[in-house]
Parts: sequence; structure tokens; C-alpha cells
Amino acid sequence: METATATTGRPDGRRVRGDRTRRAVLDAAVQDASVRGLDALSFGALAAVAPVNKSAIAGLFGSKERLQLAAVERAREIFVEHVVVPARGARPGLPRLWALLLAWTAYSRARVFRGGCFFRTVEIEYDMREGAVRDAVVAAQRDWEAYLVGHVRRAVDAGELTPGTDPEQVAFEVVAVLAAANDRSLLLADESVYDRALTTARTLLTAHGADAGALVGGAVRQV
Amino acid sequence: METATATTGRPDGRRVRGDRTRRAVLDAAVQDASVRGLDALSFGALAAVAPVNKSAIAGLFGSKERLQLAAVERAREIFVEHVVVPARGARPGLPRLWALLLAWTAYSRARVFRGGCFFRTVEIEYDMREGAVRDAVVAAQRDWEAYLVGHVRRAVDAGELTPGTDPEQVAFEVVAVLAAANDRSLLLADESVYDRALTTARTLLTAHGADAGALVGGAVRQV
DNA sequence: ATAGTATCCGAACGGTCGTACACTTTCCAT
DNA sequence: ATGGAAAGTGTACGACCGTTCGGATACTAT
Repeated sequence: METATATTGRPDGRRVRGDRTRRAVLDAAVQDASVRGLDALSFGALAAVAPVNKSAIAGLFGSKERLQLAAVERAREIFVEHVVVPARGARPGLPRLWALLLAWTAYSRARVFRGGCFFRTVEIEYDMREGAVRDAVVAAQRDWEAYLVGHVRRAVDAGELTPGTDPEQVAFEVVAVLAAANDRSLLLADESVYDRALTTARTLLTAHGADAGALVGGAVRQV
Repeated sequence: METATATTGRPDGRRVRGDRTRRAVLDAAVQDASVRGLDALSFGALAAVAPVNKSAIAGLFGSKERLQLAAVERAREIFVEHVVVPARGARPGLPRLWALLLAWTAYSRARVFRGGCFFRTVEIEYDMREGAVRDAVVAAQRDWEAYLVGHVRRAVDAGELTPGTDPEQVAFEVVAVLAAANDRSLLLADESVYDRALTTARTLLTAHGADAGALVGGAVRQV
């Protein structure tokens, strides 16, 4: 994000304009990709909804792969904004973990991305490929799971879950339940799966020793 | 499958030849589609590995959509062969349900389809589209879940699970766990997720009242 | 004023795609 | 023997793809 000039501190009008265009294109790109995948992105199709034409977009991003990488990065921002940030109101450990579950279901349910969770679509799309795009998708997933594992570990250390509980096992279970809710709600147009998912998460966390009273609510509580 | 002539009962040599080619192309198509999706199928790419050329394949299937529909149908056959049939050795109800879990993990683990479970790939691909292909994918998923629900219901009726247990809730949980194992093993090249998945399934089924002794084994027992 | 840089346009390139059509070959029916 | 049906070949078409290039425009730096 180098929009300032070298000598004067003033922002470079050219780069400002470019960033604005890039941003507009990327916002369309992540929506498209959440539905049809990153492979289906095309400069031509994006130009049809962007304020610039095909070759401008191609020049702005350099190559299709760089566009795809930028889309993944933009999607990460949106994900953090809609899932991680809202859950920060809850204490680290089990409360935060549960808040993340609620925030994630709300994020998926609200169709922040038109095609449901952006990362669900692209993870499946790139799970058997090689290259920079796959690496970026894998990194995003690893970061998210590491974040979950961290809060599970804190929950175990704080005695909110049974001592000896495997944090990675619990993270796997959380991810599985959320993914299934997202996928099924899209494929079968069934909104009830979000409640099912939270029910399953309650069952599992309770089995891991969580106090049932801590796993309540269908909306994210602020602070 | 109308390969016999009208008058004599003998098979029509032309159709036999056509069916053989169709089958060869479809077997390549389902493998491709499990990796790159049904949209990425192309007559040209299939012709490169098939014993006939591009226009022959196009003529043989009529259109790309008909090829995609045939691929879904072929994938269903393969799925039944590798998951449903092996589990038939177990008694209906909870034993069958557990056998299906074991058979499914074995099927995913063995990469019967190169890109992991064919249906995982195409469900995500078509979850926000319309048309005959999507309808076929949805139908396959509904049939599979209905089959699971049936055995959960039998398990409840037989007292193998807690009375009052919601069969659809349990089926959702089973599907979620299996899907997550498949997806993660592909994306993160982590084979341990299959054990994690079975562990989670054990936790859930036990929470639903299943006897822990009935949920053992990492391989499918025959009869 | 001048040089240099970034955005954007318009046109063109080679390549792949799905589809269509005319044609030959193989096989069954009468 | 003759006609029809199906498989398979070869060619061609228009559409879209990613990428490249020359040039116009807007802005900054010196």
C-alpha cells in the first residue's frame, strides 16, 4: 500500500485512482469466485461490471494468477472483518471459541459472499492442484485453524474443557461442523442446518467437558 | 442400456462398440471431474486420453451437459460399489451406519476418485447454479442422506440410539464429519483426519446413546 | 518546461472451447 | 442385395480466453 510520494507526503493521485479501481475489481472478483471459483474469473467478465475495460484490468493486476492471489487476500480481509473481529468481544478461550462459531454461522448465513464462504469454494477447487494460488488458500486455512486451536488450548488450560483434550481434535470438529452447515445450506437451500450445526457443536463441546451454560445464544453478543 | 437388436436377441455390435467407448470416456471423465470439476471437462482433453477423437466424443454424448450428466451417473455407480455394497455386510441400523462410516473413509482414503470424493467436488461446484447438472448432483446427495437417515431411524427404533433422537440431525453429523475428513486430507495432505473423523463420529453417536462397543474397527468387516 | 511513471484504451495475437456438418466405415434389417 | 442406423473422422465456425503492444491521458519529480 505505497500510495504516498517520495518527497512530499501527499498521496499519489495516480496510485489512488489505481487502488480505487483495483479495490472495485477485487470486490467483484471475490463475489464471483465465491460462486464459480477462482478459475472462472476472467478479465473480460470483470470488465463488464467494472468501470474500466479488459486490458486495463489485465494491466492493473499483471496476470490472472496475480488477480487470483489478490482476491484471496481481499477475501481474508473480509473474513476477518466479519468473523474474527465481531468475536473479539468474547473472552479468550471457550467463550471466544463459541463466539467464533456464532460469528461464522452468521457470516455464512448472511451471504457476505454471494456463494457462501469464499474459502469453502476455493479450498475444494484447489485441493488437488499446485502453485501459488493453492499455497495461498492453504495458508489461509492453516491460519484460521491455528487461531481456533489457540483458543481451544486456552480453554483447556483454563479448565473450561476436560484436561488432556486434544486441541486439534476440537478444532477439526468445529471446522467440520461449520463447513457442513455452509455447504448444505447452499446445496439444499436449507437454512435449518445452521441450527443443526450449533446443536452439534454444543454436543461435541459438552462431550469435551464444556459447561452447557456457556454455549448459548444464536447471535453474537457484543462485549 | 438397449444393446440388443429388435428381432434377434443378439447384441448390436455397433452399440456394443459405442458403449465400450462411452464407458472408457466416462471413466476418464469422472476422474478428471473429481479433481477439476465438471465444468472443466472438455471433449478435447478427454479425446487426448481416449481411443477416439474430439468430434467422436461430442457425437457420442450429444452435448457437454449430457456428458456431465452421464459422468454424475457413472460416479453414482462407483460410489455405490465402493461404499454402499461393502457396508451391506452389516446389520441394518447402527451396525450398518457404522459400517458405512468405515466404508466411506476407506473409499475416500483409497482415492477411488483421484480428486477424493467425486460428489464433494461437484457439490461445491454446483451449489449456487441452476440446471440439469445441479439437479442431478442434488438428487445424488439427497438419496445418500435419505439412505443414512433410514438407518439412523432403524437404529432409534431398535433402541440402539436414545429414543427421540432426530435421525436427520444424526445424518447431518455423519455427513459433516466424513466431508471434513475428505476435504482436509486433500487440502492439507493430512491422513490423520480420517482417524479424527471416526473419533468424532464415535463421540457423537455415543452422545446419542450408542453403545461404544458397537463402534469399533478401522476396517470394514465382511458379514 | 521536461522527463518519467501509472492508469486506461483499443486492437490484435494464438489458443481452446462447444457445436455443426459432410463423409466413411461398420453393422443390422429386410 | 439394399437401405438405414450408429460410430468415428476431419474440418470449420464463432465465442471467449490470457496476454501483448502502441498510444493517449493524468500526475509527479526535477
